[in-house]
Amino acid sequence: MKNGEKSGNSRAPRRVTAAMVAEHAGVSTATVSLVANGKSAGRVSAANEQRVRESIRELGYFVDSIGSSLAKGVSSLVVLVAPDISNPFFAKVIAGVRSVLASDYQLLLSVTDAGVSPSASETRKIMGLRPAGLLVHAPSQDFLEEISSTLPLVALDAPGIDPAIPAVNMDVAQGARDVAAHFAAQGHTRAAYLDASTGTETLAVRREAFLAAAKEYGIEVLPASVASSMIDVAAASAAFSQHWPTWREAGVTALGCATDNHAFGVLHASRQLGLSIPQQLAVAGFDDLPYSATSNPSITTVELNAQEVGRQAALKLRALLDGKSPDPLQTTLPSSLVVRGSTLENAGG
Amino acid sequence: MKNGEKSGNSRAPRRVTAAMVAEHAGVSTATVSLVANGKSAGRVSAANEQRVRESIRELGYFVDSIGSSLAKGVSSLVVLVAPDISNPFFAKVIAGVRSVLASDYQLLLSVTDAGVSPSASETRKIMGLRPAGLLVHAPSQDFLEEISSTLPLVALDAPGIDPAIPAVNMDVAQGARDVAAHFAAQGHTRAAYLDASTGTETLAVRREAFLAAAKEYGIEVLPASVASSMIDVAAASAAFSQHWPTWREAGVTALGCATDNHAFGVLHASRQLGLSIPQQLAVAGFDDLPYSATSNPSITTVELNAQEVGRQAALKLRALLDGKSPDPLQTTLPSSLVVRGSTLENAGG
DNA sequence: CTGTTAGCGCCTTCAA
DNA sequence: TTGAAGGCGCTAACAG
Repeated sequence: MKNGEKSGNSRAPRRVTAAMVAEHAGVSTATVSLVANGKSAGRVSAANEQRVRESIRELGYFVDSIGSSLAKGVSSLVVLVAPDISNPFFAKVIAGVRSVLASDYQLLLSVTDAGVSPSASETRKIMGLRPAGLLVHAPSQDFLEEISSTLPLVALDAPGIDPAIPAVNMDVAQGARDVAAHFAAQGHTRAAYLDASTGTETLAVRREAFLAAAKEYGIEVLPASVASSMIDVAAASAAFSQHWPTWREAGVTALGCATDNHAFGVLHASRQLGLSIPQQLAVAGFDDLPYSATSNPSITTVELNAQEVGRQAALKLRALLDGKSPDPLQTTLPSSLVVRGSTLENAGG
Repeated sequence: MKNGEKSGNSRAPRRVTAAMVAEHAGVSTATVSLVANGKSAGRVSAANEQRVRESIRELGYFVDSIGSSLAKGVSSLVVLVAPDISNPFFAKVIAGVRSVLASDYQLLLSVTDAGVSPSASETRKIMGLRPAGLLVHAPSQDFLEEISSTLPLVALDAPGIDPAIPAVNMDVAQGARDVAAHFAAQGHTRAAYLDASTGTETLAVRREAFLAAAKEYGIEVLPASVASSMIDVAAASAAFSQHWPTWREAGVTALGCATDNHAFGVLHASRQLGLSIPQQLAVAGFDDLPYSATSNPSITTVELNAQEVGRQAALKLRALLDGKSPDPLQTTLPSSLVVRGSTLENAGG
């Protein structure tokens, strides 16, 4: 009568608890706990284990992660903080993470507004879940300061991050340099850059590396030739339409874009402006979206191995969760330029 | 000494508990709870409330959702089960959901493998979190049976679902009919259909509606003219390449695609096959991805208002969480055909 | 108005 | 090998 009959909050159809299973199997809750968590080896008799398993099945019991988390002080949740799921790129990152975390941890995504790290209140809510670990895409410095050292955390796509924080980056700088080199090789001498207006660090790196490399290769990029828009095809299209007349007058013949989404916007605008790509303007992007190979012209872009980013990050997190230190603490994955029609005058597309 | 000094699991830097705040403010934990949850109106003296607030700030306390959930029997979590985040379409759905759930609930995404509802074990894990409610995209019947009636749930994009389950659908059938009508109006008499191989119901509806409407409009679609591939540009491209020779011989001049991703695959393949679209083959898709307007040719497609789907679903869930019954229980949002270059012989793109 | 108390469901010593 | 018991942090009843 102590706890078997009480109806509690009454509403729900009485959830199955370990106590019920214990009673049903004629053992104690401790035994149920052991069996349910696969820790029964050598600690529970075969007979009892068998009984418990049957009861679990019959009653449809499953461990309540709330109670479990409270008792253990930590959940088996891994939260992936995702500031930009609209980017198809991101789906691959997730696939990579899933392939590693598999069944041991429960992966959940916390989505924030486009390109923004979680607010302080969102962060608190996440922490309130007592996740076992965090995977954070393009974290802001503020965000990291707010939680770092509190729990296992791996940053993804966070160039320039504190070297003490485990991270997996992509060598976007090299990719940007490759773009500049490619433009130079094609004989371009005046270029522009369409940046993303969200403040993510990786985007700043792309821009700066491009500008520096362009300079090196003797390509002129006037300050007025750097524009920006949100990561959104329509926004990029509008931004380009607005700037093109000026750029054209300045003799710009090549355009670097912060993302393929931007490049799509440029393609879109160019059609309306009657501007032919790549003949009048060579365009290159970043990310190699699945759509980038099939547009017309297809888009020259920097390919980033998104799935591998997710995989490596998850591996590092696992190490952390196992109490080890990831080795190496930070990894930078290579990027590679994929040359396609949008920068090749003599190609079909 | 009772609970203040114990080091517990030792590892973490001792989380701030309500008990600490209570002690610091010289009140009981109950008072802290009331204040922290904004339920202090008329139940806590102004002086105490003030004291508690200060202590909360000083100590950096925040409500532990684990403890809270355990005590209340339910969390403030809303889990969105997402079988296909790789589809850019989905980002908009999320935006819609977020706009409604805002700060009252915590939205978390549970990602499954492409196009598949969560497995039984994944489902149990989700249930173990004791979410306040569930939003499920394209749920399978199995999945619904496993959890329905256990907790508030709204299905998204689930045509043909049990009419007793709250749901928000899109009128994809009308969209498919519009495609067929459009083909007929363009004078096509033989068509093919490139289906998606994932078993989602919405895709079956698209296919069947298209086939039925085609028949009605006097367009012949031979059984051999229905192929399928995964929702993936590359896979669709391969599938089309394989089938095109046969279809061509059969006199097929129009192709309906289950998704825009498929259509992209077809565009890709057509370029390699030297097949010109729309002159030799008219192609239409579904979803109106942001990229679909900027491909070449741009893609004729059925536009679905993704954001609104998310918004409406979240509204229904809110009603459920407030103990009301959503009205109406199920909503079907209209879809509309967007005619673009891929089906217009005389257009530029 | 405020504090005390009794669990929520589970896991983990500690004895037996 | 097993059971009893305490406590994780919080909230809702119930006394004061």
